[in-house]
Amino acid sequence: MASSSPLLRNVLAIFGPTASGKTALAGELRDRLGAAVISADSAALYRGLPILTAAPGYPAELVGVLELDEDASVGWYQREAQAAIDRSERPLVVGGTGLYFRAALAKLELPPPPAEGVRERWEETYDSLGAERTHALLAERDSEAAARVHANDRRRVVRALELAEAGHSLAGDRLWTEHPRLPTAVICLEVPLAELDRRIDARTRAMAQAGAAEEARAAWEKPLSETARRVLGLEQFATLPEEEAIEAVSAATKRLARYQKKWMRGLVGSVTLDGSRAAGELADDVVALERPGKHLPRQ
RNA sequence: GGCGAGGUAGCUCAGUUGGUAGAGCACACGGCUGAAAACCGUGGUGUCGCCGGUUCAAGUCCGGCCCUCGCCA
Repeated sequence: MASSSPLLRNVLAIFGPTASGKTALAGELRDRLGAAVISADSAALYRGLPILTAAPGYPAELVGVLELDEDASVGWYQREAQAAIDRSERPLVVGGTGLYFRAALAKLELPPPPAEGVRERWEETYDSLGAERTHALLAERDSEAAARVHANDRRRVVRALELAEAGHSLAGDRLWTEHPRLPTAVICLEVPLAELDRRIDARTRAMAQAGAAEEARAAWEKPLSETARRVLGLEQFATLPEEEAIEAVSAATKRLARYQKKWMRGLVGSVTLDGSRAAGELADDVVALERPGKHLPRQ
């Protein structure tokens, strides 16, 4: 039932850690508001891993759109997500990948990707020259970027050198000061840590029962891109005895959830709801928030 | 009960010929601009099983006790 809210074109966005109830809430809002769910989850982008990535059981954009041998990247994701937002009457961005969530909503413009072969060349330079000397080389070419990147951070030193060579710089505005591209209501789902941990244990067991190991082993046989290889649970379920895999994946997911909570703290101007309540009640709150006259929090 | 192995950080463990303890992982905090479920930085959180002895000095050597695991009864 599409509403005639004056806030049409405004963006609704939900962020929260794994197992905080994002997917259920988004499904509820999809039914009630006719919202188009746009996923902000770096793992759910991959096709063929519905169990491991806890892909929603309803249609959502940017879920299962990449083959396992394709690399994901924020820049690419940002264009896709913003295009999806722009063609939707009622965009609802839902995710747990902090940088992707920001990229979907923010005005931030990312510098261009490296040209063919350039990254590999600088990686070789870094490995043969060593961290200190490569960092010194960066300081000669882009002193501002060098000041912001630690010599041991191979990835960023390499990235900064790529950009310096192409006439750009890694040193830009800080990630946190970006403004939203469109009026946006950001909702965070908070669940007490102990409850979250319980849910994660239960969810990991449920994944195993649903056939996570078979899914992982099938995927593990295929050529995998670097980003696909890192999907949480893939390696564990593909290579470890099931009980060990469950334990390892549970632990890693709990770590991830804490990392996601850290991102949540950085979402200035968001409204925090208690995710331990039922999705239906949460949806009532969100709909109430959207009533005309109410102030919409801005990022 | 006998024999063997072991008890050191939240976990797995290292610790030289005695000089009051340190790695990995975990955890905490911070950073992050086309790999973010990634990557990087900073932090040791401890009755070295307990009691006694030798010694200037014991996680380390000696004696006793407790606990765990394995094998044999």
